Amino acid sequence: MAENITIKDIARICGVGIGTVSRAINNDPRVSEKTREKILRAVKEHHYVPNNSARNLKMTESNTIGLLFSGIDNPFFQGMISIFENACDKLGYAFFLYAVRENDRVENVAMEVCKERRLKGLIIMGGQLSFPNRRLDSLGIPYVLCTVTVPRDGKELLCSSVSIDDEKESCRAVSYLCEQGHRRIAILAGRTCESPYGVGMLRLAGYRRALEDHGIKFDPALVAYMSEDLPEYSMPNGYDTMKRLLETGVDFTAVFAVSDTMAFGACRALREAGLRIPEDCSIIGYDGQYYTEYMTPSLTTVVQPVAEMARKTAELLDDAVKKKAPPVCVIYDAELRIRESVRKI
Amino acid sequence: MAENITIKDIARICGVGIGTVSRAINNDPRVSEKTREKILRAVKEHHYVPNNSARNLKMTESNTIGLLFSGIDNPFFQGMISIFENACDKLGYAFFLYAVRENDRVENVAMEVCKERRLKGLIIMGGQLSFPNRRLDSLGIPYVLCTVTVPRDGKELLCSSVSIDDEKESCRAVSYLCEQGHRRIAILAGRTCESPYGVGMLRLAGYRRALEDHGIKFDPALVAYMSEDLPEYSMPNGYDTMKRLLETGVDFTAVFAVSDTMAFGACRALREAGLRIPEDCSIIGYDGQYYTEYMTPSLTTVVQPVAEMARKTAELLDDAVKKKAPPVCVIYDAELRIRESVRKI
DNA sequence: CTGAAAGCGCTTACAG
DNA sequence: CTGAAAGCGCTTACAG
Repeated sequence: MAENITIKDIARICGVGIGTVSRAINNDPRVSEKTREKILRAVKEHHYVPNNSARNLKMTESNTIGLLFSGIDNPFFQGMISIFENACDKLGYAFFLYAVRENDRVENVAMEVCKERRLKGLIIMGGQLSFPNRRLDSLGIPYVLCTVTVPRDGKELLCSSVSIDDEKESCRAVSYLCEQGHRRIAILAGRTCESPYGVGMLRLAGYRRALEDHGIKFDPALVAYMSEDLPEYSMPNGYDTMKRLLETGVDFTAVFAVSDTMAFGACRALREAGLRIPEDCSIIGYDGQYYTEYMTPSLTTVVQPVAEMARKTAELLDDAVKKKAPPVCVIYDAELRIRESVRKI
Repeated sequence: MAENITIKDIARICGVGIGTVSRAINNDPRVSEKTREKILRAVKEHHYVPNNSARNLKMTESNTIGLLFSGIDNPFFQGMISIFENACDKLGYAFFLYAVRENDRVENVAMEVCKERRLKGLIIMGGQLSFPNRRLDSLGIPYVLCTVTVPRDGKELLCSSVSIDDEKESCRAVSYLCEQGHRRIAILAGRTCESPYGVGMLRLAGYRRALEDHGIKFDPALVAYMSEDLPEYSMPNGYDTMKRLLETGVDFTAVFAVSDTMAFGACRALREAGLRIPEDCSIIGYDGQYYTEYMTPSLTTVVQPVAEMARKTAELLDDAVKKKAPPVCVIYDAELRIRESVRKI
């Protein structure tokens, strides 16, 4: 193996100064064609790879945008990443992806990455964040949250975000169930310990509002909270939660699951109990994940416009970086995609 | 926002030298308790975050292991990442995760990351690699492939790898189908253009071997290759491929899909054609992804021992780093998990 | 167009 | 236990 070869070696080999090598590599126009060629040939021949640490250390600006995302195994984020990447590309930024590990806090990682790569802006997806968040604000660069809504503190907007209105969309989904004639509607809800701003609680609130709107009395016996022992919003948790509800013996004709993964697990539990979907029990999911279309029956679900959300996020960040635009909170409409898992009764 | 505060600032604030600050931060025992405390307090108070670029540049050793993985949206990799992380932790390494983007080549990213973080070793998952691979070898640090088998070049082993024997396991799965009385077995195979060492081809080879073993004549009409226009090994592709096969009108009583995702999509196509699973058509998947258990019927599939594979990968790399152990090629047995999607005829 | 030099923010021998 | 100094590999004014 070749020893670590540096810019100095290339300079020596070519008989030029290191500054010239640096310029040639970085496509600086102030290098003669001949010199550039000679240098690039040497670079290739000796497999020279620039040291990014040295580069980042010296560079004052990097024009890169970072995407910090928590939950590498959350299928909901799938596909969004490449959209961010393309969007940043089009806006002329380099793109740096960073997966926040379970034991790390978003804020800490943000600070580190920020210094290390001299980021221009940050996109944050997922993760537990509290607001107002001084640590994030002290970053000194614009950031926008995607998929997370920031609670408003009085009237002042704390930072940019793009999301959907979880309460409203849940309400719409459950209203649809009501309109199909369902009166006994169960919900597979978030953990009881979840923050009131967490999506689980917001979706539960939407459920309650829909019932109220349709003159149906809220029945606590129809609320099944996710298990604390299983991963949140996971299939096993959906299965377990549905099973527990079934065991209580309450009767219901429809189920609203707060995520597609939960719905998926719940379907299994329903069938194991001998119930057909949608003949004996209707079910509705949330998120609009790609696989819901291929389920049998295909799942009626609240589809989040993830592509648009990702694009908008990049755009907002760009505005903040280039024009120092003030924070905005963009809320998209979701779409209730009606498929086969709900029947009229 | 506080301006970029450096180790120098902390040193000035505390009235000590920068070397002392560096030692205090890095838990060097050669710092008095009093000084350390003073420094750490200042660090906290001023939100000092070390610049990793500078750190990496100066450090001669880092004791970190990198995981390069391609296909961030491949659900098969889900869950493996945290196992790698824990394994590295236990072995005393820091862990650096790097998602290779679609347009990047694994080798290039490897070289960059290697220099940047002074890696001790590298784990590579997924991605298109060719062998022998000079670029990877010129890295100068040990690396091990996980989930990818390296073709042997004569008798010399080119690098360490841990994987399963795709041909053998496919053969086993299809043999099981034969033993259940199936004679007309279709396969949803990889793309025709795939490399002969790609998993798609290996699994097809296993299928053919099983048929032969059971005295069943290979019928090309029963082979449906994945579409080139849809993402490889995806649900839509499984759906489309199954649908195309159905349209040809060939008859079959069972389907072997080369991945669980393909099987998932195929199930949908089968049902749309009015076929019940497994009454009218049996189906078997490959990989053992988490959701197969919650499908209805639950999917019989070839389960890869991903947790063990990840652990072993870390162990092999550790051996290579610490003891300069020569490359080994570990091949695990997969398990044919028999569930509900296959019936005896 | 090119080179010599300063310096990015750290770590690490080397003295004391 | 602590400080002053060298230097990691680059980029970037500054001269020429």
